[in-house]
Amino acid sequence: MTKYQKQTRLLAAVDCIIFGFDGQKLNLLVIQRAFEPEINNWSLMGGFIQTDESADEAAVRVLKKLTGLEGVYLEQLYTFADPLRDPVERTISIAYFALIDSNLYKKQLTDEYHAEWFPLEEIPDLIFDHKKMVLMAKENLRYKAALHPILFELLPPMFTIPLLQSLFEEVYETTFDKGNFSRKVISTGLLIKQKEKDKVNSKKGAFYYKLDKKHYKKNFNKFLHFIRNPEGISKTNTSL
Amino acid sequence: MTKYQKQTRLLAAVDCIIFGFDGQKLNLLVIQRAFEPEINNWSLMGGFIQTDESADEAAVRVLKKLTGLEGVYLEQLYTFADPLRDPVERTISIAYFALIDSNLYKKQLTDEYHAEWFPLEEIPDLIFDHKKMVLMAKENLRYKAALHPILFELLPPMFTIPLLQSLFEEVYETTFDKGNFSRKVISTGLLIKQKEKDKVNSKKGAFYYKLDKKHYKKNFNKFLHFIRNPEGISKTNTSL
DNA sequence: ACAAAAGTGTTGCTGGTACACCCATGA
DNA sequence: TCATGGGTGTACCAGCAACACTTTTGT
Repeated sequence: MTKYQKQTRLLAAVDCIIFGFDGQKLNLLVIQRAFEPEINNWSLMGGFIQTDESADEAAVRVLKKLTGLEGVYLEQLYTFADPLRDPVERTISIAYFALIDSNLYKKQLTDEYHAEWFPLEEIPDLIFDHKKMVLMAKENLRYKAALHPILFELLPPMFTIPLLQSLFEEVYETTFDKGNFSRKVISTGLLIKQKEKDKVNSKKGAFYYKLDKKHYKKNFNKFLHFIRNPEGISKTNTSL
Repeated sequence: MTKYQKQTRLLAAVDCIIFGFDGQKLNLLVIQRAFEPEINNWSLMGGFIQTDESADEAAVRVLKKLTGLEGVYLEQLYTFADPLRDPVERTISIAYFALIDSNLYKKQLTDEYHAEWFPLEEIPDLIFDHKKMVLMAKENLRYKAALHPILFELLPPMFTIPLLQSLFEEVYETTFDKGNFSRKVISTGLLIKQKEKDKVNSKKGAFYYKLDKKHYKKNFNKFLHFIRNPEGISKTNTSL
């Protein structure tokens, strides 16, 4: 079979917007770009899609290369295809967003990328259109987390309800009533109570919970409307 | 500036999943492919991204080429990048989904593409991974329409509430109480009542309404949770 | 007059919010 | 024993589902 004639070939890359929660703040993992142009400037972790690899596979590879982690929550976000977005040559970028427990990455030692966590409000200038990608990812995180139990992906396997609450409060920049929050989250049936308590953050101690993996997938959509009227969220609304 | 070395260049295309409502059924617009491979087989309308064009621009161009329509609701859906998805040569496809009042397209005469509307339950075999794209678009339509007022894009500028209800019932494959439906849709503040009635479908006649364009954008997110517990909807949940 | 579809009234229930209160424990 | 954060009890209220009812008009 012959090739398609007279069409432009171009580069395709993936870029990963990696969110992490350290128990206090929501952070973004960025690296210092290792090659020209914009060498040493802050950038999302990314890479070109290889010949025999799908975009998903490329994103998994890139994420693992940076963090060493596998089995991470990773979702295709949006494809950026402005003809001028990369000054070197035309490159379209398929952006992915990832959620990890940022404590896991701290342990990575071999940091050939000069990676660094930045709190969401203090993100430095990023190359190309990466800032736009981060903004969209942030919106998408709020949007999706109001409807689906994805924020658990940012927590360690065992966590307390007050910790979960502080994560929600961080993401939605608001506060929730602790009593109602606790009841609501337990009523989802997604959590399994543990015997142990966390005594670090209070005298009484708060019980640890684990995610019920079975119910997790089943209730992924039943979680809908967990946050009722999130402010400032919006799904990209493109009427062209 | 030199180019990025030793990377694979590949083709990038857009494909449009075009939904239309004719007052009765929800339909999909497909064409007969005009070139090899798979010539004459059913396919989504698509096209390669040109040198100076973004993906959005390509989608708008492709949609206009087929339907003659501009200003249509069009949204990037997902990017399909499996290395083997096109047997001729590696091509990634950025899928867009579009919503139109299918009566508008009926009037198009110059049909050089042999386009045809198919009811959603009777879609023929499609080339490559186009069936997968349609499935995802269908899910996304249900998902998004439960949260945002996008189904109006499928209706003519003036429509009755019973017509809107039959559209929702078609999309969610269920029925709603007419009284509650009517109150709920009016309470969104998105509709402007007209003086005229549609007398075709009932003796009493049903008032026409128009969309309030100003409130539309403002309430795009306030519409959230319009359908409370839609069955069978799901946002792609990719934990890789 | 009757049938048929549009649209209104009404009631009971669900579930969410606010907030008072009790509980366990370290200092 | 007191301060602190974890967790429970409860009363009120909005909004929704169910369904009976009224309205309009062509035949």
